[in-house]
Parts: sequence; structure tokens; C-alpha cells
Amino acid sequence: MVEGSVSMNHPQVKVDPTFQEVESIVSDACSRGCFTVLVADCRVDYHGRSSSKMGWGERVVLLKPDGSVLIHRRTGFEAANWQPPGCCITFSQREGELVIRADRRKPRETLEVICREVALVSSVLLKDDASLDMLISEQDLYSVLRANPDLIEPGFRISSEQKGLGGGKADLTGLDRSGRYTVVEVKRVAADTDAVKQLYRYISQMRETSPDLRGILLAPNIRPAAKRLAKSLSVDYRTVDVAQCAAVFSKNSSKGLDRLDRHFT
Amino acid sequence: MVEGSVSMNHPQVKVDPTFQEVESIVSDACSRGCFTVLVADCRVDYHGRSSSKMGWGERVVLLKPDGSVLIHRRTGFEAANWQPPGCCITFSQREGELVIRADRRKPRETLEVICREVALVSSVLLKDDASLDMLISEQDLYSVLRANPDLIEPGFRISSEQKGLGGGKADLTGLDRSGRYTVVEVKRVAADTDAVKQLYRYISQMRETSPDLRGILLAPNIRPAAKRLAKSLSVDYRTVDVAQCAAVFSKNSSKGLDRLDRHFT
DNA sequence: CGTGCCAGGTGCCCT
DNA sequence: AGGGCACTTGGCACG
Repeated sequence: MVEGSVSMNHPQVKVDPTFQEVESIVSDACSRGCFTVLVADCRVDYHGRSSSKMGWGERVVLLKPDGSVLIHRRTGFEAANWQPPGCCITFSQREGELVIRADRRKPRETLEVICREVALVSSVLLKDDASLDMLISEQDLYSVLRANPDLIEPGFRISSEQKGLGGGKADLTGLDRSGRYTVVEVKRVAADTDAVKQLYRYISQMRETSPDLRGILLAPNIRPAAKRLAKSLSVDYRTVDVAQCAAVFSKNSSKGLDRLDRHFT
Repeated sequence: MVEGSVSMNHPQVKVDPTFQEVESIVSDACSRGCFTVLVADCRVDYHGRSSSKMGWGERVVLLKPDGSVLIHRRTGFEAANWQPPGCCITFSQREGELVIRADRRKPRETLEVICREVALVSSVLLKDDASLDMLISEQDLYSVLRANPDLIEPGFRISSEQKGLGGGKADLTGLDRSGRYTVVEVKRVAADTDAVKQLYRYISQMRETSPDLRGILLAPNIRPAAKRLAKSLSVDYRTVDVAQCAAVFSKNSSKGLDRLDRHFT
């Protein structure tokens, strides 16, 4: 692959553009479904579910073709301000300032980026058909557990998955080695007290029809507080080695089974 | 304000850079605390708390001077992949590909952005000292309620705020018009069932010492399910007009009182 | 560090 | 539209 080849769409770039140039580049970008990056000295007003003001400063503004807007500051993972996809973006100039306004309905929210200077505007048509494949989601854990119910407990037999209750659903239900009806709550990350409460709620509901019911909290590890709560509520907990599951899952994946699992459950 | 003036730091920009140029620009940017934007045809591997793979496609990569990395796709509010602040970013080239690697410890997580082509690299030193002032946070509601306890209930007297219990804290406690001890849970947004449960947990705890205790859920509105649960648990609910509070709050703010409130509570 | 809780949480799926 | 819940949730404050 030769660097600087023509295989990628060339971005349109302008350093120190006039507001006119920004408007024309961005309007053009929007109409062509381009992704726009601005570097601007701006202030930001937001009103909606909450309300925020941010004074003058230099930030990176992303305008996506789906109508989402992100204002990123120099540091931090999260955008300082934003507007979700589907909002309506309009430009205007007033008193030597370029105003980028992003409006949303339901809920009614407005975002105004007031720029007094734009250092860079760049727009590019991004070609991206790839899928983002997340592994080791809770779904993936189910796949592995379905194929290896012994990972839950030796001799365990799964009878249902995502069994809907009145509000919420039990991750797994089945019969333990001794044939006792059991509801299993699966957590991909360390189980906290909420996980215990969640499981206990399911148990309480299902005990109305199946009085003799076990509960198992299955997670890579369990927080001390959750462990105590589980003990006090007579909820069993068991650890599951996520790395091991991942390995099993990958092996199945290489045989092309994961897709099937995902599509037919 | 003249557009294109020299008041903002000029961004360093290179279209269709070689990998060498990318490396040199970005290393330089990192050492000078610059914000870097890349437009690249890349694939992304992530391993850590979860695990993901994303095939080839064109994306916008943000490298922040605090060590955070964001990979944004053409659409969507959320970054497809990321690394939070504080991670270690390294570059390498292998087989005609530029690999940007971002490593994090605790938890151990790795992110690899493998680029086969970079369409744009730009780095700029962002000057930004402004604060992001969020209004109508729960804190702000407290401020207003503290000054206008009648908004909770006519004749209400607040006696404590953020009263710490064993695990969790009661937003407000006080005495209602008839002198009955009351705990108030304040929500800035529509109260859901979790809010009711939270309040009920506090009530249950505090009833051990104060058997005759009221609970009030205070929120702009209350979800039907939460309303039902509140009724069944004998928890009172009251609406608070957030817009009205915001107005009161703004008025106080203009008198410079909000800062004091914020600092001395 | 664990625990709890807010956040303009967002997103997904289900009824 | 409401409900329940996962998310690489992130972020903050407090004991």
C-alpha cells in the first residue's frame, strides 16, 4: 500500500478559513454526507434536559453526517457538549461571529457553538462498512454457558434463557445436579449489590409459583458488599473465568458458530 | 475580530502524510501537549474489560494530550473505540502499516489502531481555560430548595442535606408543617422506580431510630411505574417545576450567590 | 481502594 | 412511548 495514494477520499481542508468558507465547506459537506472537523475558538450554550454555558476557548468540533455534534476539549474522555444524531444543524453569522446551532426535538434541546475564530475546517467522506464486533458481551457468555453448562455448576442443565418475567428477565433458568429449579444471573463484570438485588427480585417473583428455588449469581468476581448481601439473602454465587470463556468462544468463533448463535437465539 | 488572525495557534496540518510524517507530527504534538486529529483508513483491536474488533474503514481518530484516544466513525454519538485519559500512546510501523497503540493499566487494556493509510493529520495547541458551568444539577436544585423550602411542601423546614447513612445518603431531611420528620429524595429528571427504591431504603434505615417518618420523592415528574411503586410503599411524591427553580437559581446567580452556595455546602 | 450515586448518561430490545 | 437493563458506561465524592 502506497502512502498518500488516491484510494481514500481526499479531505477538503482549509486553514484559517473565513466564516464564508466555513459555511460553504460545511454546507457542501452536509449535503454530501461528509464528516466535518472544526478547530475553533468558541463558546457553547446548551439548553435542554439540563443547561450549560462554556466560555471562550479553543475546541475541536465534530459534525457528523447523521446530524450528531460533538465538542471536545483539550482533555477528557467525554465531549464537553454534544447533540445526538438526528438533530438539525444551521449556521448563521452575527456581529462577526459564526454561530453553529444544533436543534433537537423530543426532548427539545438546543446547542449553540458561537465561534469568533476558526483555525481549521476539514471535511471528508468516510467510507466505512465494517461492523464493530464486541466479544465477551453477556450474550457471548450465554453462548459459552449454553455449550458448557458445567461452567455454571457441574451437572447443571439450562432450561431457559432470558426468561421474561413481569418486568425484567431472568438471564438463565435450569435445574441443578439435584434437579432443583434454579435461576442464574450472569454478570460480565464484577457483581455489585445491584446484581444481587436484581437476582433476588427474580427469585422472589418466581418463588410465587416455584417455592423451592435456588439463585446463583455468576460473575468473574464479586464485590465484598455484594458477597455479604448475597450471603444474607441466601443467594449462591459462583465465579466464572471470563478469559476461559473467551477462549472457548474464540474457538467456536473460528468454526463459524458464533454468528449462528447470535442470529438464532 | 478579523477572521484568520494570528490570535489562535495555527494548527499543523498535513494532507496525505507519509507514516514518517504522521509519527513526527504526532510525537511532536504529544511532547508539546497538542491535540491531534487523524483521518485514517484503519482497523481497530481492543482488549481489556471487553474485547472488540473492527475491520477496515475510514475514521476520525482524536489523540488528546492527556492520553485519551477516541475513534469516531461516520455516524453515532458514541466513539466506536476509545481509551480513557492517562494511557500510554506509542507508534510503530510494520508491514506497511502504521500502528497506534494506546495502553492502559488498571484495568489492563490495550487499543490498537492499525492504519493502512492516513488522509489527514493535524495537531494544534488548544488554549482553553474556561469552565463548563452546568446548571440545574441536583446541587442547583438543593440551592433553590434551601432558599425556598416551601417548594417542597408549604411550611417545610430543612434540617439536613446529604445526610450520610450507612451506605448512601439522604438528599434532604427536615420537618413538614406538622412537625413530622421527613426524608426527601430529589431528582432532577423524571423519577423512576430506582429513585423510589432508593428513597425507601433510606426510610427503612432511618425508621429504626425514627419510626414515624415520612418520605417524599421530589421530581419534575414521575414515571407511571414509579408512581405505582411509591403508592404501594406509602411514599409521597411531589412535583417540582425545574424551569421555575432554574429561574430562581439564575436570579440568585446574577447576584453572585450560587458560587457561595456551591462552595459552602 | 471500595461503595454509592449522578449523568444532558447512551443504546438496545421488548411490550 | 414506557420499562428494564447493559455499557470497555465515565465521573465524583466520601469513608
